[in-house]
Amino acid sequence: MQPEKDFRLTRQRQIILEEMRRMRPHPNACELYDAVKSRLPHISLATVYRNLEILSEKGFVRKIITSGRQKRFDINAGAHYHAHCILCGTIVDIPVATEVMRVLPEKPDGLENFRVMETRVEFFGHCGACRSIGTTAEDEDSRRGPVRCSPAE
Amino acid sequence: MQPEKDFRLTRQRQIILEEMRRMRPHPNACELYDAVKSRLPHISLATVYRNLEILSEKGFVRKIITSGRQKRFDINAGAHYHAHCILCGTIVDIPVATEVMRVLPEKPDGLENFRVMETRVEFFGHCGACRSIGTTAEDEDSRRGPVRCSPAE
DNA sequence: TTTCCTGCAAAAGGTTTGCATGAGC
DNA sequence: GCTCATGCAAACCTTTTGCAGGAAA
Repeated sequence: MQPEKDFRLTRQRQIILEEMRRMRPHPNACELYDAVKSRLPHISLATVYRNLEILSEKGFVRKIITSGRQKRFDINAGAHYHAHCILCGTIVDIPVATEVMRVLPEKPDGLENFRVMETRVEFFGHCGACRSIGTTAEDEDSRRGPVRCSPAE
Repeated sequence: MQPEKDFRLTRQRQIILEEMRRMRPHPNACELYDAVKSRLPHISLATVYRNLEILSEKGFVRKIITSGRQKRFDINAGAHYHAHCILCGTIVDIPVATEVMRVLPEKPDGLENFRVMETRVEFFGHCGACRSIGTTAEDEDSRRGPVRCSPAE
């Protein structure tokens, strides 16, 4: 590991964190970029990416694991799991059930030397909205596929 | 969902599945491409990608969720979880502890209408090799960062 | 005043797609 | 024979990087 640089709380970083708290959860870099841009019109996407990386090293945010092409990020608000709708892409937070917490092994079977730093539980399935609408759902606001940055004007 | 086309077991698909069983687990598309190419020298990377997508729809393989940039794939061999080493990128399979299985909720708290189709547990931490070597490990064979396809000759 | 950060633009790199040809069934 | 799958090459899109100027501390 590197000799650890010091961390400056720039205006860009403050606003990135503020917007992450304000907007709907689990934005990807572009959604966040659009939100931040409304307050800092000259910020660049590269800055957003760089800062998400750094903020996640520092523990302010975390990267959500996904099988898709875009990364999504989470403001760190204590332990919780995720439920992914495989039809519309929505991700929902789940509070950690204490019983699960107690049972999940500290040392996974057969990996004596592995030091667990984080355990994640991810549910995959069909969310309520998709189930009620069927498979051709179009409830725009609740579903999300890949998201692009809005075009420069 | 589409009207469901019929699925042909082409030589390419057979060999992709055979190689996935043979090689070390969780290859990404390039590693798999290289393995398959030794038996089908003219196969294209696009075919590998297309087939991984289709084979995962059909349930023969599954996509591993990751926070990295590359997708990794798993031949479907019953329920198991993964331990990810955040230092070297190695992914190891963990057998499912029955106690965990029993406790993980069928319906996650607060999501009454969600139908769970799959539950994944992912451990993140430091693997034995990295812990014993320290943070500047170089045990080539056991660690993997991003992997590139071998250059065309 | 030193170091870290930003914006811009360009590159990188993984994945997807269009199209003409070829292989399953 | 009718589809579906393949190979090739080019496009796509997200993420990363180099660099010169600017802001924290």
